[in-house]
Amino acid sequence: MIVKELEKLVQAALFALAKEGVLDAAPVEHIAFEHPEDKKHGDYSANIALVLGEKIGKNPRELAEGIARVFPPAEFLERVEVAGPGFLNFFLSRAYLANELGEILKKKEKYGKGECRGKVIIEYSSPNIAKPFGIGHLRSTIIGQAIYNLYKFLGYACVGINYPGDWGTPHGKILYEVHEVLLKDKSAEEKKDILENLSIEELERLYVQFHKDAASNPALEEVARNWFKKLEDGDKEARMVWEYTKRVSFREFERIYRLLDVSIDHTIGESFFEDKMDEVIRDFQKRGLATESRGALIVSFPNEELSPAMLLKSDGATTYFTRDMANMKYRLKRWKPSLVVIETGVEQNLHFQQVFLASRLVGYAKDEQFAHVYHGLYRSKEGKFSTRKGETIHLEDVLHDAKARAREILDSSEASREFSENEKQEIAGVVGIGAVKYNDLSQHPSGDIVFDWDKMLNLRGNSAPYLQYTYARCQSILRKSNLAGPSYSHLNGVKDVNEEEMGVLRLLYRFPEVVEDAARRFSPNMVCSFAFSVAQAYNLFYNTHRVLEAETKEIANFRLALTKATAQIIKNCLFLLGIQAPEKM
RNA sequence: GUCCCCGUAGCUUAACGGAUAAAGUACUGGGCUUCGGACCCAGCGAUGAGGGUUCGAUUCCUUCCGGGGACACCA
Repeated sequence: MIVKELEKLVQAALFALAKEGVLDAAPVEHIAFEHPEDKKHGDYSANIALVLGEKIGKNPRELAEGIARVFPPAEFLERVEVAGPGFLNFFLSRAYLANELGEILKKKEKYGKGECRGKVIIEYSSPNIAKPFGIGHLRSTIIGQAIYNLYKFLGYACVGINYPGDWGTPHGKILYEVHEVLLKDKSAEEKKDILENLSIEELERLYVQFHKDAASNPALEEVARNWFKKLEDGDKEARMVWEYTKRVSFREFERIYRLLDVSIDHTIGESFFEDKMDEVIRDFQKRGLATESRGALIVSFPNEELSPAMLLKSDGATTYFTRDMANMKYRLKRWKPSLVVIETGVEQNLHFQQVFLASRLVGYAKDEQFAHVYHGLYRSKEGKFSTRKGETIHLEDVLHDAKARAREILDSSEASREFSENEKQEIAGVVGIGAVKYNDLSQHPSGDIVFDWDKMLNLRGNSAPYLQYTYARCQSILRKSNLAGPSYSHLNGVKDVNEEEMGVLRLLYRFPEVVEDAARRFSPNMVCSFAFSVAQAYNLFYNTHRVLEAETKEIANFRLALTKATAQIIKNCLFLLGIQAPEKM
């Protein structure tokens, strides 16, 4: 990345100044660069003179001028300017920008790709069985998948894990409902028939029913806990019903993942750790970290840094914390990652802080880095959606509506006349699903999202369809040109680059940086806004100049190369976001 | 009660302590008898309130107001 080269040059300039005696010694600290919003301020700017000047008591403006004076020449730079109170502004040369355009055409989907950078575990999606796949699970699934894609692209060995909630008290609730309501007074044969034909909708209804009943009869909560205890103790009847509900749920998840075009490397549910928790408890006891309190076994943290976590409930049943500790021990040992990323809802924030800290205390983790990437909730305009009250918005309905709306626009467009029915179906699906995913990913994960059908199904403006449309438009132009594969050689002979072309060129080369930043900050939204600005810049260019009927052949070739590179970058961004780029739409 | 997160144009969102706070949407006006109008251009319009640190604060500290979440037998 060019920014690293730039940093070296600034360091060299500082060193030169130190030699002159202007500085005491060459300071080797991190130098921050940014892309100024105003293009008059160049492609990169650095505030090093402002920061340094303050520190050593020198006028920042003079210091900046000194740096500019001794700045080593470089081919990739056109010039260096000093501005304002002491900003250093760097302008990239056209040669560099054109060269980078050539790199994009050459490397295609590998442009900016890294290699051999360690191992990362990413846990995401993790829906609960016996509950429908609600709109809330959409977030974890697609944000997690985007983070997975980002790290993989950067060259990390990625292990994606789906950790479904197939264990714990909620299953006691379901067991109670199935057993004491659904199967009550039924013959063995009838029971089998009912279980065989369980549907996800039925399970959802039962779950909601339980909470309705429990509202008027709080004793049911205790009954549910007992049912879970039975399951944990290996009760045959409980096991059987649980297996059925699990099967129904997993079938449902698979269907949804196919719809979303998501696949996760490993699915390891909570129940997998069922027989690995005694060990965890012993580990904590050995280290003197477990104490008894009110009949339960808890872990207190030094200096009460975090509130205590519970290993065993007073009835001896394990908790989510116990399972997550077993989980952490298992995955650290099995995969030896350098980074563990867990994507869940924000309400689990404390829990994972406890898990991370406890992992170090108990000796499971040493140098591994942990990150809890948490997403806000989808809220209705009135407040929170509650699964318990059955207010869940079903993902499938959203996708269905999104497709229908995409289809409507497609049918009214000129371009679609030549499309077959199959093509139309396919395009509507790619566009509709893309829109829903993008709507989520384009926001920073941590914030809540106000659920709004109109916004969710918006296919204009800052949206996936806008990017897809721009891509399809580029592809259409390329199809019509007689230059099948524009390449670096077509960039020769272009002397004048106009403002709109420049606007695109000055964005494209940033793609590798954007991916790096987005991964480091776990912010897929940075990829979205970058892709959007590329598409905007290209559309402005498109509306101002002709590509195929350009003034000269050289210019036409250059513009085709620009078109090709734009399409490539948009496609690469969409790929990272888990969204498809249709050739036509 | 304690801790954490959030408060930015009418609405939905951006902004690693930097330069005139950036977009989308809505609204108003305009563009191309099209290489794809799911497009482009212009206008309108915002940092909850008060202190502090800083050359510089949406960003850091603090008080208040407002919203959300967590805080032992849910996950």
